[in-house]
Amino acid sequence: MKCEMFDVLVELAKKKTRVTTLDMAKRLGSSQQTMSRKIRELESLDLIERETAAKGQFVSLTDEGAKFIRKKYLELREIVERPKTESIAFGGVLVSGSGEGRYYVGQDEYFLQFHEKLGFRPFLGTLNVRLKTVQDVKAKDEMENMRPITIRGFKKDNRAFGDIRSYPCMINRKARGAVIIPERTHHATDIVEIIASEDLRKSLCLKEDDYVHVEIRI
Amino acid sequence: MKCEMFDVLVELAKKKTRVTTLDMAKRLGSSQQTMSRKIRELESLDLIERETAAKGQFVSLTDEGAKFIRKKYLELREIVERPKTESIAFGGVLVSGSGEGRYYVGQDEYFLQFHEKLGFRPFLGTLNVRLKTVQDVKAKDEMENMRPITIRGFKKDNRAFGDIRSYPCMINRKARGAVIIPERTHHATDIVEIIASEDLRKSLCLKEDDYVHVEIRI
DNA sequence: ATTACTACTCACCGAGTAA
DNA sequence: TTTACTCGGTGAGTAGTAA
Repeated sequence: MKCEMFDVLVELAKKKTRVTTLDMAKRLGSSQQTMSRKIRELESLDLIERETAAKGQFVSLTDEGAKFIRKKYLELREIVERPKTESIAFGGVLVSGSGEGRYYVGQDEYFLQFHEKLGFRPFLGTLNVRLKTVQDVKAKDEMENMRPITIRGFKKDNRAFGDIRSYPCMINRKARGAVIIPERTHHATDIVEIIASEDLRKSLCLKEDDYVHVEIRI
Repeated sequence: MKCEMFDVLVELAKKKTRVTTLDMAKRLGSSQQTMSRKIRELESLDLIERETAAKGQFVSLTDEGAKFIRKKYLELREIVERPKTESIAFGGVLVSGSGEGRYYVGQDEYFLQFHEKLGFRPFLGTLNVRLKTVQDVKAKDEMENMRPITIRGFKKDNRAFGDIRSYPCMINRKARGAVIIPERTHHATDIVEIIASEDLRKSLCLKEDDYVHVEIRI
C-alpha cells in the first residue's frame, strides 16, 4: 500500500518536530516533492503547524491534528481489542413448514454439499422456527452478518436453484445442526429454517408451538 | 482528507463481515465503483478474504490484514500515550567567546526581538559552553529537534544577518536565559551560546572552565 | 438488488529545476 | 543544503452500463 496522507501525519507526529522533506520521503517510500506537497496539504487542512527554516522545517500537530490521530487510535483500539468470542443466540416457536424444505434438502446437489461442508447428512425435512421478539430478530440479523458456509446453487431441469447460506448451530443446547437461509428466501424474515442429521421433532420431542432455542457456534 | 485505502480496510474490519460496495461508499464518501475496486485491491494484497454473494459480499480480514491493523494501532498508541513532559538537560564548561556574541546580540533588530519573544532584554554578551560528553551533545541535538523561538534575520549595511533559533532555559538551576543557535552557525557543534538578562558570569560567579548546567524548559 | 467492466476525466506523482 | 515551483505522464475516481 502506497504512502497515504494519514501515514504522513503519523510520521510527523512520531518525529518530535524537526523534519526534512527528503528524510520523510525516504521513510515513507515517496519523493521529496510529494512530501513537500503533502506536508503543505496537511497544513492547509489545519492538522499541523509549520515553520520552514534554512535546514528543514519545524512541524507540530495542531489540536485538531492531535484529535484526528486520537480518533483513529480509538477506532483501531475498538477493532484490535474487541472481544473475540461472542455467542449469538435466539429462539422462537416451532411452526409447520410447507414441505418445501424437505424438497430442497433432498436435491442431490444440495445434499452432497451439506454432507461435505457441514459434516452431516441432513434429515430430509426442516425445522421452521418463528422468531417472536425484536431481540430474536436482531440476533438473527447479526448471524446473517457473519460469514456463512455457502452451499452452491445449480441448474437442473431448466430450473435454477440458488445458493444457500448455512450457519452451524446448537438446537436447544443438545443437538447439532445448521440454520439454512436460501439466497432467494421465500420466508418472511422472522422465520428460520434448521436442518440436522436427525429428525429433531422426534429426537428433541418437539411439537407445534414448542419453544426452540438456537445458538450459533462461532 | 479523502477516502484512503487504510480507511477502507478499517471500515471493513469494523463491520463484522457482510458489506455492500454501495454502503461502504456512503460511509466513506466515495463511489460504489471505487469501493468495488478498492475492496478488490485489498483482496489482491492478501489483506482480506472475500466471497461475493447475490446480496453483497462477505469480507473477513486475513491474518496479514489483522496484523497490519494491529501494527498501525501500536504505532498510534505509541504517539497518543506518549508521556507529555520530558526534560532536556546538558552541561559543559565555560569557555571564552570571541566577543562575536556581544556584537550580534547588540544589533537592534535582534535585541528587540529577544525582548519581545523571550521576555527579557539580554545582557550584551554571551556565555559560551563547551559540551564534553556524547550524552551532552545528544541532549543538545534533541533540543534542536524541538520547536525553537525563531528570531528573524534581517539585512543591514549590505550585510545579511540570519535567523537565530532560541530555546528558553535554566542555567545552573538558578538563572533564566536562552540557548541561541544562529541558523548559519560558526561554532563547532559542541559549543552552545547562552544569553540572559544579566551578566551570568557575575551573577552566578562563573569563571573559565567552571561547569555550567543547562536545562531546557519544555 | 448487487458487483464490476469500460471509458473518460482529473488529480496526483515525481523529474527537473529555481530560489 | 533546503523547500517548492512547473509540467508532462500516469494512476485514481466515477458515470454508464452489463451481468
